[in-house]
This record gives sequence, structure tokens and C-alpha cells, in this order.
Amino acid sequence: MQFDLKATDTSTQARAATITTDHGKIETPIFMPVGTVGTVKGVHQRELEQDINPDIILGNTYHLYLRPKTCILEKAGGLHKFMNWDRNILTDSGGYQVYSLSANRKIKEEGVKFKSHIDGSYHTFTPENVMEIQRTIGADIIMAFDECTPYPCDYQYAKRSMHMTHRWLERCIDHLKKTPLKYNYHQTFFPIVQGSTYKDLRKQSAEYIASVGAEGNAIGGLSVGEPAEEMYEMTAVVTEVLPKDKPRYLMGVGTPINLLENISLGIDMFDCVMPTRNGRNGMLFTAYGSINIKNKKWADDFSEIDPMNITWVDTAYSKAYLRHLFTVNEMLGRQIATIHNLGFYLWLVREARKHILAGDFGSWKNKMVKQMDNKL
RNA sequence: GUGGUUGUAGCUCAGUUGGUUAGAGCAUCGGUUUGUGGUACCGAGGGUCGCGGGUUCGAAUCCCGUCUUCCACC
Repeated sequence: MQFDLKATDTSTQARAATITTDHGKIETPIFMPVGTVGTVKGVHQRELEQDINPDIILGNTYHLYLRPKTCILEKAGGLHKFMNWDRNILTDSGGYQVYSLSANRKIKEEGVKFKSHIDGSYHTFTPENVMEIQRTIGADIIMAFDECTPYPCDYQYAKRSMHMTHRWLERCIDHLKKTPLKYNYHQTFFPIVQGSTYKDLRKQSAEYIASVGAEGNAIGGLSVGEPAEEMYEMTAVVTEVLPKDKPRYLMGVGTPINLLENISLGIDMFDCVMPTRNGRNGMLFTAYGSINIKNKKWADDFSEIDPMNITWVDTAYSKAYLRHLFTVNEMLGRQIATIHNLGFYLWLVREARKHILAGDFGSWKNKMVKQMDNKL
């Protein structure tokens, strides 16, 4: 993997760069659509490539391990071939599921024993087998196995957990060295900074993560319910420490405003279920604020979904029609909303890149944040 | 006409031997969603219990009348 820093903003820490992998270029800042189980829900590959056009999407180790199962992905020749996606893929390690499925798991030094949410069967994830599973899935960027702590999280727990995540990181790296590539392209490994919402822990974790010298670095354990200001504080502490010549990935973030604020703090990569999940539930993001398309006030509003026409669905359909599709629970409504939202998110990060390159990111960001902080 | 049956929220229906403020699902309206356990979740509005009378401390519930739904028989 190659990381070429193209520009750094003058008034903020924002950066524009180009990451190059064996599956192509990733222009940053980037938003990576989430495709947990081998699909960006409700979106055809053609729409994804042509209309939304992201350089990279996400998959999830936990979910793909359970279904279709690792052996099927191996037979398929990896996730790219299985899902017919030639561009980049990043897989999350399942560390987030350790947090989100907390009722069904037990964390120990060795690893995490968990109960499948599908059939109740028991499985164990360790740093070692998670690396092997990610080898088989074959993503271009693979993530360390970590513990994502909840919010709020008491200091002692956060500290212990952070140290365990660090020990797990060493085991991930050791094991990766012993595990050969399964396919004929490189896989880049990202470790993950933890430390909950404690500045000293975040700093300590960032220093440790930076010291392992990975090709890129991630920040986890945020966007789990903490106030946005606290998230920004943690991001700022961490980006101060992480190397400037490597990509920085803030996991699980966030709202359009979260994206811009964190870009200005030096983040290059994001992923979040918000545009897809909220879209499926009737929430549209626009440059002028969010819309709940299910609200009655749109019933006879025949104006286009979004006059900015970022993706073709924006002007092909009216708000009244889209509301109708949600009212009658037609799947097309969810598809249109998803395409719109992802199109908007990708537009937003491309605009951010343009403004970083042009040198006026700071003022543009302030204008956009104000403009988007609104319910239509 | 006779006998039976039915009537409770916009719709489909619960509602115990008569006992606090009559419930549910769907629909409607609003909100929530941050490395996806999400066709999801939370909340709100909405009732002269067909109508009229009676019994009772108290009636959706028991009695009488009446209208109504459906069925059978003449």
C-alpha cells in the first residue's frame, strides 16, 4: 500500500491524500459504505460503482464468518470475487460485535467466546484466528482484533481493556507474519487506538499504536454514545500523536457534521451505517439538513428529492412519491433513500477534498456545518 | 315471519365468576438510529363498548325492547 499526501489545509489539520493498493486508488478523505454481510444493503453493484462510486467499501469478519462461513468464501476465491466487487474492501475484525453483542459473549485474555445470534452456537475469536479469517475473506485492508469499550466506561476498565487490546495487537502482528496471503494481492493491516474518553489513555494508546509502525492506523471506541465534543477531543489527542505520513481511520463515524469536524482534525477515512441504515428507515441527509421522508408534510410535495442531483435518483423521483413508497413499505423506497444518502456522503467527502486542495477547507467546513445542522 | 348468531379504536379482534382509568395487532402521527443482531426500535393520538331502558354499590359483561350482521328453517 502506498500513501501519498497531496495537501494539508492551512487553517485546520485536514489532509488530502491518495492511497494506492492492488485494487486501485483511494482518494481521501473517504467515506466507506458499510457492506456487513457482503452487500451494501439494497444497492446493486452497478449503482454502487457508477452512481455512488466509492473507492472502497466495508465487510465484517464476524458476520461473514457466521454466514456464508469462511469455507465458502475460500471456495469463492475471496470476498471480491464472491460479491463481484473489483475495488477495495476493508474488513472490520469483529471487535465491534464484541461490544454490540455484549449480552452474548465472554471476554478473556485468550480471546472472546460468543454465542451466534443466528443459531446459538458457541464460537471463539482470538487475535490469531481473526487474522486467518481475514486472510480468507481477502480484504485489502484488515483490522486488528480489539475490544471496543462502551460509553460510559470507568477508568480502570478502560485502562485494562486498552492494555489487552495492545497485547492482542502484538498477537495479531505475530500471527500475520506466519500466515501467508491466500490471493495474489497485498493486504494492509491497521491497528486500533482505544482508551475510551480518557485523554491520557488515548495518548498512551496512540503512542503505542504508532510504535508498531503499521501502514495505517485506526481510532476505535468512539461514536458509541458519547457527546460529539468528547469525540472531537479524543480525535484531536490521537491525531496529534499518530504519524502524518500514514492514513488515519476513525471507525464508525458518523453524521455528515461529524465527518467534517473530524476531517478538520486530520482524519482520512470513515465508515458508518448511518447513511444506509437511517436511509432504510426514511431519513435523508442533504446539504441543507436531514429529512424524515415519512413525515406527513411531504405527502403532496412533488418537488424532487434533492435539487442538487448528486445521484440520478435525486431528481428522478419526487418527495411525495418517495414518501408513498415508505408508507406502503415498498423496498424501492429503501433503495432510493440508500442510494441518495450514500451519494450525498461521497459527495461531501469529495467536496472536502476539493476544498483542502484549494486551500479553503476551514471556511467551507464552517459554512457547511452550520447549513447541515437543520431538520427540514 | 320463526329460531339462532353478530355488534367494542379507522380495520381485524381480545376482554375471566359483573369490580379501579376498556386492551392488542395493523393503520395514522411523531421521534430514535454512529467499526449494521435493524422490513427495526420508542412514543403519541384515537372509544357514548350499536341504540334506548332496567337490575345492581358497581354493567362491555345480567335482563327487556329496538336496530344491525350472518346462518338455518318456513
